[in-house]
Order: sequence, then C-alpha cells, then structure tokens
Amino acid sequence: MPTNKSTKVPAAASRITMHDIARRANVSLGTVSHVINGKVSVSDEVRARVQKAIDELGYQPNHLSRALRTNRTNLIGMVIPDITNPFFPSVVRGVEDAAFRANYRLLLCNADNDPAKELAYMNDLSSFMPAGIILIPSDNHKLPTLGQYPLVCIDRQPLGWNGDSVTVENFEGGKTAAAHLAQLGHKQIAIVQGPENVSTVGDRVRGFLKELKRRKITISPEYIQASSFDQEGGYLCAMRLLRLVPRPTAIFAANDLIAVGALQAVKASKLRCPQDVSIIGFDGLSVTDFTEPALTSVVQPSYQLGHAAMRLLLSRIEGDTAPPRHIVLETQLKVRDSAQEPPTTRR
Amino acid sequence: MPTNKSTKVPAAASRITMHDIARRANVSLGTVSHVINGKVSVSDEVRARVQKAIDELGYQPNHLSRALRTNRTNLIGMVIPDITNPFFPSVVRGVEDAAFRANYRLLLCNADNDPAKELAYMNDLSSFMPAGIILIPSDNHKLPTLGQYPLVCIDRQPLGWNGDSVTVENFEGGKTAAAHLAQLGHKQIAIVQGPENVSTVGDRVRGFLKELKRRKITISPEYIQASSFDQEGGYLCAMRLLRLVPRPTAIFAANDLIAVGALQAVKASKLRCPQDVSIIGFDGLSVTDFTEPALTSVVQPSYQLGHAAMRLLLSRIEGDTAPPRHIVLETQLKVRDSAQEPPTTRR
DNA sequence: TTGTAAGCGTTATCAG
DNA sequence: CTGATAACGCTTACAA
Repeated sequence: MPTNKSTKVPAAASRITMHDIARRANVSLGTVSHVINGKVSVSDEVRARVQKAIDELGYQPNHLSRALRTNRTNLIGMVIPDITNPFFPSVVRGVEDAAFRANYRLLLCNADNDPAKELAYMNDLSSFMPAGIILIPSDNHKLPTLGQYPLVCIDRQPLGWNGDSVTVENFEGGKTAAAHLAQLGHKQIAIVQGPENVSTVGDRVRGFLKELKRRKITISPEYIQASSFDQEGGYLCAMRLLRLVPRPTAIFAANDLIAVGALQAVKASKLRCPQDVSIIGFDGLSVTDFTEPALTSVVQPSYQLGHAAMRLLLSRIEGDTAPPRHIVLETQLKVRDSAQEPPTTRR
Repeated sequence: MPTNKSTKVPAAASRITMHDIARRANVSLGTVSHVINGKVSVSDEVRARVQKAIDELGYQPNHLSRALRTNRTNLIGMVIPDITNPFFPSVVRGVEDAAFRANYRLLLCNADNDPAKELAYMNDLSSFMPAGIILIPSDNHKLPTLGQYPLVCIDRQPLGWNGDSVTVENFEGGKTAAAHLAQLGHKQIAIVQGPENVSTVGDRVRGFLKELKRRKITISPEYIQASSFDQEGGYLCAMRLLRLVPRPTAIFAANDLIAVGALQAVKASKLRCPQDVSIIGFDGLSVTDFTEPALTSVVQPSYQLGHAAMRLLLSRIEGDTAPPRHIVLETQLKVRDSAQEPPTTRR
C-alpha cells in the first residue's frame, strides 16, 4: 500500500473546461460558447480553430454548470412503485428510449409502493432541476402541489389529478375480457380483483361487470374476491372460488400474477385448465408465455405507455401550453390456451 | 383554451435559495451555509433563527450548484444492458436501496447490449460529475480509460478489467449443477450454452465440464450447443439435442430463459420433463416458479449483487484507496421438479 | 463577428 | 462567531 501521509484523496485530474478551449484556440470564453451553442454566428475560421481545440482536448460540456445557468437540466425524473414488478421494466424502457433520443437522461426512483417515499423522492428530484417528471403513482393518494416542472402521470391516476396523463383503456379491457368469456358460453363467471386503492383495478372490474350485465349474465357477490396483486393472493382467492357450488367455469383475474396464482389453484384442486375452468388475465406479462397452458390475457402496451408519456412530457418541456392531455392507449386481447368453452356446452 | 399571446412559458416561480433564508433571518449568506453544513460553529441563537427561516420558507438546497462548487454530486451512474431482461431489475433494486440509504440517487442507462451506446453513456455520465459509476457490461469488450470517479463492474467482466468488481461464482455454480445431475445418475448429459463473448457463460460451462470430468463422465462435442440468451435459442438448440442418438437424459442450460425454451422443446417432442429428460437452469428467475414442472436452477443472488456493488462503491467514494477488490458471491442450487433420475435407472 | 462581464446557488477562505 | 467575497463552468446580454 502506498504511503500516503495526507488523509485526503488527491484531487482528481480536473476536467477540460471551456476556459481551456478558449486559451488553446486563442479566443475568448464567450466565443467558445458561441460556437458550441451555435446561436451566435462565428466566422468559419474561428469556428474551425475552436472545434479543433475541442476535439484535441476531448472537451465535454459540463451539464451541471450549464443547468445552473439556464435553470434546467436534461434530466427526467421518473418515480415508479418498484422496478422489480415485472410490469414496469418495459414502461421504463419506453420512457428511456424516447428520452435518450431527445438527449435527456433518466433519474430513476423506486418509491417502493410507499406514498411517503414517493413524496420524498418527488421533493428531492426538484433539487436537480429536472426538465420534467414522470410518475407512476404507488396508489391513488392525492398529489401535493408540485414544483415548477411539467409532470406526466402514467397508469394509475392520483386522486383529483387533472394534469397530463397516459393510461390504458382498463374499462374497455375489462369489457373485452367479459365478452370473450361470454362468447365462449360461460355463465358461471368469477372475478379475482386487486387492491381497492389502485384506480386501474376498479376500471377493469367495472368494465367487466358492465359487459356481463349487457349480456344478461348475472354474477353473485361471493363470486368476486379481492386479492393482493400477486401470485399468492390469486392462489388463495381462486381456492375459495373453486369450492363454491356451483363452481365457476371461468375466472377473470385483475392482473397476470393473480391469474398465475389462480392457475396453480386450479391444478392444486385436481381440476384442469381450460377444460374444467377457464382463466383470463390482464397485463400480457411475458410470464404468460411460460405457464401451462399459456394464459389468455388482456395485453397492455406497456412500452408504449412509457414512450407516449415521454413524448408528451417532451412537448411540455418545449413549451406546449395546451390544456392537460389525457392519452388513453388501447388494450388487446391475446387469446391463448387458458380459456375455452365451459364443460357443459362442450360438444 | 386560454388566450395566450406570449409564445414563451411564463417564468416558473423560482425556488427558495440561501439568499432568501439569509435575508429573512437577517444574517449573511455565509452564515446560512454554516448552519446548513454544520462545519463551522454558529451561536445557538443565530442557528435557531436560520433554521426557522428554512422551515418557514421550505428551503431545499440546490444539488446542482452545490455540486458545481464541491466538484461532486450525489448521483450514481448505473449502466446496464437492458432493464427489460428479467435478471437485471433486482440488481438495480439492490443498488438503489443501498444508494438511497446513503442519500445517493440513481441515473439509470440502458446500453441496449450495444458497446457503442454503452460508451456514449459512460462519457455522457461524466458530465454530471457523478460520485461513482456502476456498470454491467454488455459483453466482455475492453473498457476505455475511465474518468475520475470510482467504477465498479458487476456480473460480466470487461476484458483486462482489474478494478473493483462484484460477480457470482459461475464456475462453482456450474460444478454444482453437474454434481446434481451426476448424483441423480445421469450419464448422457447435454449443454446449451449462451453467447461466447459473455464471460459468465464460459465460467459456468467450464465448471460444469470440470465436475463431469472429475466424475469420469464424458460428453461428446455434439452434446454442446451454443444458443442466444433467450427462449427461442434454447428451444432450437434443445430440439437438435433431442434428436441425437443416444438421446441425452439431462440438459444443462446456461440460463433460465434457455432452460424454459428447452422445456418447451421437450414437450414439443412429446417427451416428459423430468421423466424422460431432466433440465437444470441458471439464474433463479421468478419465471422458473411458473413453468410446469418448476425449474431446478442454480440461483444467483441478484439483489445482493447490486447491493454489494453499491456498498463497495460507497467505500471508494468515501476515500477507501485499498487495492481493487473482487467480491464473489455464492450461488445456490434450488432443487425443484425439472430434474430427477434418468429413465434407465428408475426403480 | 468577437469580447466582456454579470450571474446561476452554492461552498470555502479569510478578515473582522 | 459572523460576514464579505471569490470561485465552480457555463450562458447571455451587451459593448466593441
């Protein structure tokens, strides 16, 4: 180990600054700035000299000092509930791709499904002077008054939020799922819904029920179970449903993890899916490819969700002051192997 | 729509600064800084006055200007191949949790498995004066000379990299997998390995082969297939293997997605897993819970990988100048249902 | 077309 | 213990 009497880390070799460029190119600091930003015209000769110096010294502008001056960074704050939830990575990717193309960078925060942590992050983010923020709320709690940057909410909507948003047609998606089961001939249909304080869930279930009603299919209260948004919850709720008499011939799960749990419950009950019980999920996670049978599911365009949100945010950043926009993306039924005709009507 | 003659967005209400605090508390700017940073002692009376002003005005320090002065932000740059790959989210989460606790924030970049994009991001990151960088390399390409901040490499190792790193015992993990299959009685064992330019893969396969050799189990070259790191690759390679005579009784897959593909190939070939063909994967992704049968796999501690890397980085940030450290985490065999005795030796 | 200088919000040095 | 003041690296009027 090298002897080092000083307790301090030696100062890192400092970066190349515009001063260095100016000195080497024999021009003033302002001129360097002019060629870099291209807002003020500069003679070709000087421009070339400056450019040469930039290349030779490998100069890279300092985002921070620039931000301090212009009052805005090229940072986009993104606050999500939990990157570990398989629905979110592709949303994040959608945001990042759109951001990267426009030369913005992503400051990612996991609020951990904790509104307090979410708030802490939102406040903290403002210290970075972000160009804008994208939020996937942890639940539908009310948002405190925001800072001075544009904000777009994705997926779930905070209570009373009427700023920009990008969501999917949860209500329509629910209807689609109901129509599919009804068309297959199901009459005994059960629902495993998710947590009540998540706005998307309510919409899905309401759409589902509405479509059933339209088709004069009634569903008694004990056929509706509320679960957490995971596999265990789906398993437990489905177990309860499968013991009912008459046993439901189909189960609508409010998301795919619940659907996977329900599938396991069917198997654990020595029943077959889809021959005895059909299952239909929501989300279109890739895990639905791997189950046996592959899950029929209402697919959300998760990547598009992020991408659209970022594009909307960009327009705000560029000064678009139109009234709040609410972009709603379509869902799509992906028919696979977990739903077919109910046993009684089978030929 | 409101009439708005000006094309410019009205200047946002500017944030509260230290000047505002100073004015309200009737002290100088420097004094405010002193109470905030606590490095210089301040009389209780003045401290209270300043603190009161801070609370009343809801002051939050500006990270950017602070960074400009101190030459360091509380940002951690993290460059990963693709957040959409199910192995990475939990690594990211591990990093973020450790970072958050120490009051650092995460700047996340998807290099998209593209070394050029990776390099671009690494350069760009330095413009934010990050306190440090965590990199999961896209492949084993050589790293260019880095900037002045500490860097920790996770998982895959760049060629010639001898700085700090956190990896898992891929070699040992491979041996474990081999030992498990051998103990079950398998003799006809095949391998579907991943891309050659990813350092982790080679280690897994080498460990696997070494253990087989030690046990005097030979494996002919056509039993080893190279696949991409995904399900399709696994499916195709496994299909080829299953047509060989004698047919392998077990397949070692270099990662879980490959294993899932292999499982589908077994089913498509009208064979049963594990009765006819055993499969063992690597990673311990949650998808292995959902397949039928559930996959036996060598589990990597992905969250720990990120967490340990961030803690190592923190120690560097705080000035630890010890020689490069190479942390190697253990893998663990998770025995589930996809591997059992080969058909011939079954009682 | 080029240069000068003020200022963004902090920290840190040095007098008072 | 408190207060001026320079400096961090950059942008931007404005002057030359």
